[in-house]
Amino acid sequence: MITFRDKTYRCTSEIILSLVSGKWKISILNELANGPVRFNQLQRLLPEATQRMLTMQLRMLENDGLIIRKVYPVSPPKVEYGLSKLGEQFAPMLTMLCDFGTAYIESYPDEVSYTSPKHA
Amino acid sequence: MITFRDKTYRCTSEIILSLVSGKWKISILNELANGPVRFNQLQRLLPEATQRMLTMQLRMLENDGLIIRKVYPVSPPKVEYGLSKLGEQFAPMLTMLCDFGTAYIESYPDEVSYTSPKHA
DNA sequence: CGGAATCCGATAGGATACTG
DNA sequence: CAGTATCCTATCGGATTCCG
Repeated sequence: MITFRDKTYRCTSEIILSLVSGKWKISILNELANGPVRFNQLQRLLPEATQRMLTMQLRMLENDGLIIRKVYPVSPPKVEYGLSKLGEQFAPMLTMLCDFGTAYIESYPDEVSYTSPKHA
Repeated sequence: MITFRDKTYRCTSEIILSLVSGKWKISILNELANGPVRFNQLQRLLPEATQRMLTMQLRMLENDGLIIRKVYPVSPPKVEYGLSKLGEQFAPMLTMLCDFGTAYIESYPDEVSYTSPKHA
């Protein structure tokens, strides 16, 4: 058993799962992989996420050290989010998860359908 | 966007996360990796999980095709759970998640502590 | 522009008791 | 032995409003 930041886990893999579990975390990491993005940009990239949810997920990713929040002291306010070193190191794992996911749904071709994202 | 079994995802990795997200799923998969296990054995291996939770997590893993439930028509009842082919294919991914988890917490050595599991 | 505050419903998880 | 059935609590996510 491992205790990390006041939570206990039975396997270190559970820690990673907790880092990326959250409705928008994977999407955020995917977007930031292309380079730093402003909050407003992120909202347009993920139009189905509410401001509140986006903020919450970003805060968690930041607290877990996967992303970096950079505030520019200008008016109007400008905040940019980018991957940290640690966050960049997650890339191969995320790729592997995607590959397994793709292979998994191919085992059940009848139950899958692909949709283009809604644009508001 | 991908729709799979009435749920939508923005990345196939999210599907994998949903398969293994659940309080006891990783632990169950880890135990079954050593070979099939009876329900009662599993309870002793994971004494902190309630019967109800164990049953629920097993059902989900079974519905998702990762484990196989084998009922022996004997008295008293005997039910054995084992990894499916698909479940066995998850091994390298789980190993990678564990490795990343271990590497991750090593970035924060001051916030980690190791405990031996409670035995009821 | 980039949030924070409040409220509220849905789902995950837990405690306990009962059963074929 | 291997579960169900009830009930309850806590956390997650969504809708909306307000603010420096």
